[in-house]
Amino acid sequence: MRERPQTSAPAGRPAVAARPVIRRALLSVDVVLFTPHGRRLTVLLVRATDPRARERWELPWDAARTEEALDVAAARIARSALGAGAAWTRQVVASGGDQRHPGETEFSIAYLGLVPAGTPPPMGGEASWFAMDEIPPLAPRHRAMVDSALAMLRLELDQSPVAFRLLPPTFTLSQLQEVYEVLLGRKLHKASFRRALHAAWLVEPIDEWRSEGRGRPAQLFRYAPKKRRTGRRGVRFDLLG
Amino acid sequence: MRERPQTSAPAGRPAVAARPVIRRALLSVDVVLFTPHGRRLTVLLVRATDPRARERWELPWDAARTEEALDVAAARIARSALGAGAAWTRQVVASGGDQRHPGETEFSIAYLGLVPAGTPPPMGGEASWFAMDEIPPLAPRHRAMVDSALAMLRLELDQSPVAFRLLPPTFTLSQLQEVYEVLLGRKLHKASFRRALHAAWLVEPIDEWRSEGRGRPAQLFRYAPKKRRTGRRGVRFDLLG
DNA sequence: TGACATTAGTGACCGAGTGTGACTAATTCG
DNA sequence: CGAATTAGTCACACTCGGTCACTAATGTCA
Repeated sequence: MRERPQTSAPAGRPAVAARPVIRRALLSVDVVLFTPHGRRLTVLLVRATDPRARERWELPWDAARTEEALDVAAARIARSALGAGAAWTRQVVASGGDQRHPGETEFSIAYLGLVPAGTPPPMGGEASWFAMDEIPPLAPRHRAMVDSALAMLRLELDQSPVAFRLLPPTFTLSQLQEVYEVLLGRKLHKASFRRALHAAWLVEPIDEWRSEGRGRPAQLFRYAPKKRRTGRRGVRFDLLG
Repeated sequence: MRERPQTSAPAGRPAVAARPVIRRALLSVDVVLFTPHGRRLTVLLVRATDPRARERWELPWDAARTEEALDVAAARIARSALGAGAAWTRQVVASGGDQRHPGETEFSIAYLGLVPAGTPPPMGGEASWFAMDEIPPLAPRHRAMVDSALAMLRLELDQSPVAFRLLPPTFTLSQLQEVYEVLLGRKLHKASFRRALHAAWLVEPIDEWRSEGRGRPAQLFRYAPKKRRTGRRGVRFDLLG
């Protein structure tokens, strides 16, 4: 799943690469960027900048700066590692010194970022997408952040329309369903999925069709939420756990 | 709603009170403790330790210690402020220097804690419960933490059985429903509530009845989740927002 | 003491929502 | 052409959730 390092001039990741590798920061901001690759969810990792690092890969991160808000820092770090900004970010978890950080920082704040499908990592092989089940060894704190970020993403899935952030501006309903299936980790029934989607007035069809190989061409849709749904319903004890 | 400061010897809050008020910490851990008082949700505030503080009340907090995990610190701070430990804690949010902290710390990590109904604050009037709509002026970062903590609590409400942490070990179903109503901020229908609760096998009746004033005495229940509910259902687009 | 208010608890109806299978539609491949 | 494949819809059965109506057990008060 890891994308081949393109054989080109090493560019990209200016700010993160320029981070002084010796200084030991008290607080770091670390970013877990997700994007779908086919039926698999992938995470962006960058090569360890410190040559003495125990692991060869790590999450994009940098020391927190006192003059910069945390979410601004997360956006900056994502942009440095990816070249482009994330479509959506959200704070995940703060963790302390009981788990080792690749930069030996005392505390860390992890952010989650979503990147639309098809966004390549910058050239030079300094950053690559890894499927969730093929993630190389990471420092324990980074490994925990990845798991927490995925859990947070799944939590967020039925609170905000995050799935659309993982898709290009126009997409087919099969693509959308595939994203939901990847995030939920289970298959969904086509008819149910479309019925619920239609009832929520979240997407609108555009006058374009896309044919991918064999089979009937699919209509393209765009995310365009129409109404406030008044829906909120009763207490759902059945999904406690 | 604020409880009268009992006129007794000033005890309690040893660790927090002993915090050096001058030292400017980089990172603080702040705790938002909730408990229900009748039909209102209340938050624990302590008197500002620094006499030069702009606000007279603040959330219990302390500087983060590098040798102590964050959740351990939160538990310690809760115990210092309340005398007893919280029944459940959860990390809420990390915030940075764009909002003023009463201790002028650069970064803060907020924790949410639930305290069973009926737990009094320690003697001496150094700590009191305040209803959500009667919270005195707080430093902006603390004010934001309270709001985030309530939002997180409501989110958590249908993910884990947190409501039971706000009740004593045995309770009536009316009490349980009242807690849900306070947390959700709306009335629930009795029959629906009980039907859903019964179907989820979360509580079991004990052989005791309690009569509170007039009306039929209510049976007491205890939290005792029985089965794994297999229930998970389809995508709920309708509650996106 | 007996009517009434009050709170607890349950049964039943009904409409909306959900899981499911079966169907039609439009394309590619051989 | 027909088979395979993917897109899209319909209809049925069942569940779930909102609601009303009723019974039950207590305290209050005339």
